[in-house]
Amino acid sequence: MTPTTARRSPGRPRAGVNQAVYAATLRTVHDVGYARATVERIAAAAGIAKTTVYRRWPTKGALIVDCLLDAFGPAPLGATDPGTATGTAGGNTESGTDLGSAERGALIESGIRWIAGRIGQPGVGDAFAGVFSDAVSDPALRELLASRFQDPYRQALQEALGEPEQRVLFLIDTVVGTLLHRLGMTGEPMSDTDVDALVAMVRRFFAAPE
Amino acid sequence: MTPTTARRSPGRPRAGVNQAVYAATLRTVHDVGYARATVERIAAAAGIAKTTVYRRWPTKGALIVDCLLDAFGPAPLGATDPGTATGTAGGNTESGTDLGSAERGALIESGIRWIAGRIGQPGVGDAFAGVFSDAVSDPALRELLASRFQDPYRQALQEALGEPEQRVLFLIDTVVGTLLHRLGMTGEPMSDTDVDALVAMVRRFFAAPE
DNA sequence: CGAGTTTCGATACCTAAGGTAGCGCAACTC
DNA sequence: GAGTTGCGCTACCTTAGGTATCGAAACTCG
Repeated sequence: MTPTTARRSPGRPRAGVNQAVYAATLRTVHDVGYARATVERIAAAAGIAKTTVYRRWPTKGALIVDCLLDAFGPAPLGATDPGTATGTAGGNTESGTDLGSAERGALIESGIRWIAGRIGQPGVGDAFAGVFSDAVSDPALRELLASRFQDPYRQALQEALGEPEQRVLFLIDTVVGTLLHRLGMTGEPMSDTDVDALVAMVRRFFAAPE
Repeated sequence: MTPTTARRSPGRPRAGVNQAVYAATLRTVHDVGYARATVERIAAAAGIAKTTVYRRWPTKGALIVDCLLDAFGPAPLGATDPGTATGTAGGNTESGTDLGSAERGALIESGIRWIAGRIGQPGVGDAFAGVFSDAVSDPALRELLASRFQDPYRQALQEALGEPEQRVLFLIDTVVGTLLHRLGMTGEPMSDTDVDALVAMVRRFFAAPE
């Protein structure tokens, strides 16, 4: 991230507090819930001023999206890096290697368990459900969430599975929707037993032997 | 609803505007989105004062929940009426008739198509996603939504399918979560093709021949 | 008809939260 | 040292949920 070759521009450099802000965001969301995790509280938890937050992120939603990107990191598929995806540049649906049923199933299973694990981390699930909720009635945030958060993973999945976009989107709806609905209705992440059931159901549908 | 036998209590009777308020709520949500569908706007659309709304519903969330109950109505299973459920009185898991695999599948399929159809109605899906979103960081609203909205349908499903509570809750997470995630991410209800896929996936898991 | 009761509409108000503007100061490059 | 950029701070605007109050309307009962 630190530009080694480019010369630094004049003026006071930005304090390296992004990671502190992300950590403060998750901590605050975990402590007081998404709605009460105001930008002012998050800034206070990070030890900076509220205006500094708004100098770096245009809206609260953008902050949460970046925080989630940082918390999730790249998908464990070895394909695309979510941080550097170009967005609408998709085109290479041909993934070279055709996977067998068992391999596809294993890939899907590891992906589900990966997402379930992240959502179960303190603050992450709440933040995820929170932005998603806000996005429902905020088209700009919805666009941001779809392009910056969902698309990279969707693209990586498409390439890894060799499935068309529509089908991968349905897969994401199924897995993420189920996990978020459970979290939203109960306030608790899904139990291991039910994650097992989700894995079984999705595997049977997306990686059936025939 | 109109008390025919009981004597009317003294004082000015309440104006029969509940249905008008529900209609105004869905219309307003559909027109301007959930977040901008303020109580003031809804009241104006219904032709009444904001204070009158708050005299009947303690919070905006309670209004939306009642509006959704009115829009969904009883489940098409012929079991429990969602309006008169007692809540934590459950106990009779024995449903008398044991359904075969095909019957269970048909029941699940009709249920999924029923929910998908309701969520597709203008305003209903947005209102549903909206309260759900608010409920994520509002425990009181979450409790209200779970007890008054989800529980009756859950109970009816338990009795109709003869399945344990945990499994029915997982079924609901799957179906409702998927539909809401699609609506939230795209702003549009799920296409018929994808609803077909959802039906196939859930049927295969919950009503497999063996 | 009149007394008591309850609801309605209207206005004003409180609070929380997202977001912006401007100021003085700090930190850096040239 | 001059210019430039970031920071903290304070003050402020707007929207929205929700409450308090008051006079007028609509009803029951005697």
